[in-house]
Amino acid sequence: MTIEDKNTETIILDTARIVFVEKGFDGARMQEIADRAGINKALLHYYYRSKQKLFEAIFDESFQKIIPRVLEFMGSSIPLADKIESFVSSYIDLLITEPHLPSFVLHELNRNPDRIGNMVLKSGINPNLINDQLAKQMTKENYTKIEPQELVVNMISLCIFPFVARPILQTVLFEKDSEKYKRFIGNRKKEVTRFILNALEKS
Amino acid sequence: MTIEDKNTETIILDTARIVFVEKGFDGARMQEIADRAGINKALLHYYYRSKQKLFEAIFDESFQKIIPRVLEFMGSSIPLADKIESFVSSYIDLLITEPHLPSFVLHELNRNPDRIGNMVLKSGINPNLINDQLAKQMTKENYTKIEPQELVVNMISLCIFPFVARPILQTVLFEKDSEKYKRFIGNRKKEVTRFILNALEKS
DNA sequence: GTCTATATTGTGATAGAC
DNA sequence: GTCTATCACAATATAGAC
Repeated sequence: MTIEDKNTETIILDTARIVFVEKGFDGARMQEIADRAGINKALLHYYYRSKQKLFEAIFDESFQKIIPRVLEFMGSSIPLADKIESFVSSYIDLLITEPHLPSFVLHELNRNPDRIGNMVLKSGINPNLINDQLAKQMTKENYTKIEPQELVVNMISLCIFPFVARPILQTVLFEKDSEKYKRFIGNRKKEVTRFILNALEKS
Repeated sequence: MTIEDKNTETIILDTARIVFVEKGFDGARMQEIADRAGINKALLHYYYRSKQKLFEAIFDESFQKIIPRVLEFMGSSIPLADKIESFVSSYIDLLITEPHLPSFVLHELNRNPDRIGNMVLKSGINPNLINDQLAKQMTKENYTKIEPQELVVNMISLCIFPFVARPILQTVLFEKDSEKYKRFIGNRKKEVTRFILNALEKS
């Protein structure tokens, strides 16, 4: 919502995204979306027939934003260490921009796991391909002490968790000091990369 | 709910726990709790005046179950490597028993971060103490390449994340095969411990 | 396309009999 | 303590004027 007003549909999507991501499907209210968008409920239903349909528009784009990124990490043929560094860096950059996305997506997937099948199909991810490709590279570069799957899970865990657990971390570890937390996050790309590379002993 | 029936309050709590943990506060329905407990809504309100009060009973105990465990990890005076191994092992055991607890607690804390202050007080956790103690031990044992806070966050991330992200992992990495996922989790204590210890280079 | 008004159903909570 | 019946209001959704 800049100075010039965008078309109504864009405004609705932008507002619905904020509310759904913040409150989840069950906690979100069509009334609140309408109010914050400066329109009324009826208009929401005019563009999206139901709360469910509106939600799906938001969820789909959210899912596509954070999950397929894992795939890119596989693409190029650069050395594994460089791949890891570049993935961690770009992924944490994304999370800094959209810090609430992971908790939203993870919560909604737990609420309705059936949704995932569709999402993965739409995303074009091919899990087996990822795994095989990564396995080959690791053998070739002599990283034989860890399974590719373990590496991928650990990498994602270390990137995402501090964002999902922000409230706890900020309270327990950083004395409720928002600045300390942000400094911690700012340092995270470097730390995570180093931590992983240290853990990957070559044989 | 074994053969002999427990008192009503216990039944209510046991049922409410299942429903709240599964659906979250916003998604849970008093009607569903009553039905699954084999009683009616009125009785719920007789024991707990409101949905909010019933929820708080559940949430408090859930929080206490998974958060303060991090504190124990500090207690003894055994070497750091042993501390890490024993923490990871007992924490993952706990998560295997209560796999839905982390997503529940994390989601509710994100929904209402104000809640944390109270919870931490009740738990008796002293963050500064933890940090100081750990910092001293790490200096003494020559683990000088990583901050205590980074170590703690990484440790928790690696333990918890695979449980929060089960639906995705099982679909994308394990071809929707529940057994493959469980095997992965069964292996996790060993893998996480090794990964962390490798990452902690001594100076 | 956008609004007001309203229908319809869901949901937390209480009253009161037993 | 436990139940049935019901209230009061919240929330999604639709009808129909403009």
